[in-house]
Amino acid sequence: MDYNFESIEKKWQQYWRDNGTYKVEIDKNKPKFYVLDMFPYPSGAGLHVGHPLGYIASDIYARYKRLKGFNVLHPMGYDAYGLPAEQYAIQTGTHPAVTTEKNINRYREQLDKIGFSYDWDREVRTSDPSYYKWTQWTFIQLFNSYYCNHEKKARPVKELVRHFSIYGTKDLDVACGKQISFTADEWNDMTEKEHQSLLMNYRLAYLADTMVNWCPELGTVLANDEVSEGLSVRGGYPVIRKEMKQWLLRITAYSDRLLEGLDTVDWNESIKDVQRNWIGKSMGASLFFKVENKDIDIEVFTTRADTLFGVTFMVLAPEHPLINDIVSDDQKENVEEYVMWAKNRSERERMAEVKKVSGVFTGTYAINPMNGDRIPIWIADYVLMGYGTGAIMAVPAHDSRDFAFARHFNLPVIQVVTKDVDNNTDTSNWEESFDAKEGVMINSDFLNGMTVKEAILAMIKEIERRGIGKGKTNYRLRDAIFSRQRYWGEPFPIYYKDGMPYPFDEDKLPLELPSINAFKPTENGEPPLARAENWVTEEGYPIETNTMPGFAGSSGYYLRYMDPHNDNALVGEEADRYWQQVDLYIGGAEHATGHLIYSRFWNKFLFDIGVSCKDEPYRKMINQGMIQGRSNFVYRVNFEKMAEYRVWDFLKDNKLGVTFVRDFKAGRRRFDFYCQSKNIIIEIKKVSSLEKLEEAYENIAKELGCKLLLIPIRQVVMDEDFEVVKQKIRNLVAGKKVPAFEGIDTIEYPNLFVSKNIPGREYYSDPIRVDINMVHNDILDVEEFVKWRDDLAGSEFIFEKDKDGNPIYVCGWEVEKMSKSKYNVQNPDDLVVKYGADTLRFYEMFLGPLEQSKPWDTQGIEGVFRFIRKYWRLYFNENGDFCVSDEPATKEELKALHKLIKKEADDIERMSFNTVVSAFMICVNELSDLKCNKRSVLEPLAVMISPYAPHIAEELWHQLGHDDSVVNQCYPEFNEQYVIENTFIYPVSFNGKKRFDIELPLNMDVKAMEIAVLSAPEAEKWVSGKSIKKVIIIPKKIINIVVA
RNA sequence: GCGGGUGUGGCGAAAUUGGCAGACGCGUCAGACUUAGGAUCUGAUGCCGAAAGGCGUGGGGGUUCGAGUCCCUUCAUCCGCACCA
Repeated sequence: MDYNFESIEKKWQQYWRDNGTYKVEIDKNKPKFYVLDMFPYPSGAGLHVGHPLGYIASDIYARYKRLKGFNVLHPMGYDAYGLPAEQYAIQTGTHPAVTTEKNINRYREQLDKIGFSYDWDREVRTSDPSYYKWTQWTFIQLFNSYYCNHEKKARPVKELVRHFSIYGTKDLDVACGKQISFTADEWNDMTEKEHQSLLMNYRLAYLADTMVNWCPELGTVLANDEVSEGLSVRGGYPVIRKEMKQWLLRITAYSDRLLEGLDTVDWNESIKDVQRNWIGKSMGASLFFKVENKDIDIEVFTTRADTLFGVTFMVLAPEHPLINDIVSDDQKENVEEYVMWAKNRSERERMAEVKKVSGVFTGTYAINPMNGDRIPIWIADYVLMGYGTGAIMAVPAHDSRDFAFARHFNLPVIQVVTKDVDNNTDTSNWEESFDAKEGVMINSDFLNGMTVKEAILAMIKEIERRGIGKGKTNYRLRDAIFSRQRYWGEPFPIYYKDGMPYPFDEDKLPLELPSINAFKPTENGEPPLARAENWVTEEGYPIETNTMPGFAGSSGYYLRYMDPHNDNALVGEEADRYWQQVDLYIGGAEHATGHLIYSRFWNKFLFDIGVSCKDEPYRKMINQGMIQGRSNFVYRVNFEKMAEYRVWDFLKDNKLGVTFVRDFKAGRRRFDFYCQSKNIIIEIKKVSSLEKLEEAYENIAKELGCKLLLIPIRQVVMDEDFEVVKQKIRNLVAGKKVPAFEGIDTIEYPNLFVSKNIPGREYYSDPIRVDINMVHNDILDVEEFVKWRDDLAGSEFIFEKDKDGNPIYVCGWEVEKMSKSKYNVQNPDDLVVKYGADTLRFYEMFLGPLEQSKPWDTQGIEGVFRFIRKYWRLYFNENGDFCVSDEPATKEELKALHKLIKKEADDIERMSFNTVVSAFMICVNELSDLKCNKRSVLEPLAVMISPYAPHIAEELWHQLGHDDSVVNQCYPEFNEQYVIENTFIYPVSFNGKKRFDIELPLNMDVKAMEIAVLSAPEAEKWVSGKSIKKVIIIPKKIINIVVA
């Protein structure tokens, strides 16, 4: 019987479905284990080979744990709300629900073909009312909670109201937007509306006017992690800053807990670092500077309180609220102009021009509270309103940005920290500031002689003593903007009465997303939900028209899997206490600052209110690497570069030395260049510094016997006719005809494509992407390519020749992200059709370590396929009949088996999935060589292979005569005695260099071993004429003899 | 600039505690079987060398009987963050 994967896989997938093989229930007799994949957004493109990588790993782990006797929860669902379906709806009018449903079905079909062991009865979809009921419910709980800094947990707003009515803001230590103080009487005199407005300052979900990232193209705001370099992550549209009323989550209240929690989870350190960075805790001091002749104090935050005596000016952000109050009359105009200019710059410009110094003097001075010095107050956009207080004390001697600013505007620089004691404190010739937090204080009164660390503490103490400020911790983390001006998301369970928001009663949930007839914003810029008819409560109050962002539904989904059909709670207590938290979470590292931080916050809140019994949602996490695609390119001749090439021809014919320097990136200290002269081409790559470049240059010039100058590209310098040629080249570049190069810009070139290895490729560019299916082993199917791009009909191709002299067109290639637009997507379905799911599963694991990014390359899959068939053949005789013998296994057979038992278990536990595949191959090779067909070996082997290749394992398991599923078996026990040897083959080294092997009994004592080794005939050659200094014998490892 | 990772054959990679570097697989070469081969099987395959032998884990240095692994230094490269005070 041949290995017919197609029928086998179909048969068992059906069997598992029919028998509910992967259904899981609470079973208190078994230890639980929760393995979770990050659920996918079901995009229209379907799965590509990168998606299943993590899913396969988690499936193997889940199946392995099941064999080891755990009750494994392994669910899957869909992050079904999202922008693409809505964009598609705007374009085509198709309801996002329809698109999403279709995509989900496609995903499900693809997932099923790979043979995952998900319990589909537990599937969740974030867009399903029975699911988002609980997203809305959680939002209401957040709305009704505040954060108590003292207890370090969320508490009901009701308690806060009680506190206000008895004590006002006295003894209040809570997370809030602004520091406000009022008495109990004042509170009690306020109206309901004033109460509601004030409480917004404390709620964990609150409404506020905020600067947001507004993306006009998408018509919505975006969270910080949805914006990269001033462009939207999805779509790449420009993003501007804009003030809008938005819902926010007070995630900053949890900064410290989010930070501390990282120490308790088993995650990759780099992800933890990214999160620590994102939270950005920094400890320092906040202090007030008095403004001269005005009754105004400006608060600044600094981590370098030690440098207070080095302050020479002060800088405010252009958005700072006090600017109008402090600016002097004669500077008013300049300041206004600068502030306008700064405001109108896009985020992108601002980021791109980080190095450019700009600013304006306010005409006003502040007083340094420590020494009474009068310091000018400036405004500059290098100070950000969003961090700290929006104002800084500038210490140019010890901060590079302040230094650049001081030099640009000619402000004084005072050194207060020195590395060595007798440092000259004249800073006038400094080229850069001394930023390091180390050294000894000088010019600093009572701090002199202290180290920086001591001085920081001493200064904070002094600041607090004088009452001009206090020690303070600052965070980079901002509250999460929670409103989106979109249709396809969870509606807020909020209505407005008297202009103030109120939550729905919980028994009114879910508040279902209404159907609307068009999906874009309304004419007056309101979100699409404003189009919904009757979008009001029963009492007629208008309902919120924003919807929640993508991370709302994905923040608590892992809890819902525990108890997905519970109508009375997000998760029932019994289910929560049993499943606790995710034991292994597998997904991409790109969610480090998004989903993974929101989800942790969300869970901590649910923990505070008693819904979740664990403070951290994901105990252990593995981030699978990205599978990259191999993109193929054809190169087209670039006419501009061709012209340059002609220039070069001309110069060469005239025996002139020419130099082009390319890719001159001084900032990155890397220079690639080449030099062509006198028919010689010299290439020097990766020169590490400008000095070395110049040095290399001199050598070339000497060798060539001509004068060379180092000039960036497109400028050409030579030792004769310098001006003339330079002008000609200039004209050429400007598009004018030049007599010496006549013809080149008049010749009509067809589309000319050049095979990869044909010389002179540097003059070709303009690469065109090629669909991966038209390329086999880098060789392009030209006919198909031209058919595919019919606009390129009539193109000419310059071919290479293969070893038989046949013309072939070789493509260039690059490794990049797999994406539809790059034509490099590999679809798992095709591979399943060709090789079967088991081979695909094995191969994805065999590619390399799970956490590493790697280019997808289908070449190696054949080897895995070969191995699977070899494994299959162990169970069959030469006639293809199933043939397993009940005779006892031999020593060698048991040894091969038990080596694998140990190796597989050890390696899966440490997430080394790729090495397990090798171990399988070794074992199958050995058993195959031994012609082993013993039941006592092949039966456990089928169990062991089932996590990786469940279909073939199930088939063979049943052929072995079993009625139950291989999934429910026990992982075989490792028995050490089968792998124990009584001898060991020692490598024998002389001075650390291996010379020969010697087999010795393991129970031999060291003395006897030494004698045996030295008297071995091979040893003779290495010891003769030398004296033996030392003999090192490490039992079961190595023998090393030191001779001299 | 700061933080983190990576660097080993033609390629993907392995070496878990300092102990035979390159397991396993791809590719390549040679051979067998075959009308045929994009099937199967066997053998070879780090580099130099006819061999003996020498050299080899980005470079340089160190510790050690012994270093891919530990320490110092340097280069390259990828990722994340960034006028964060």
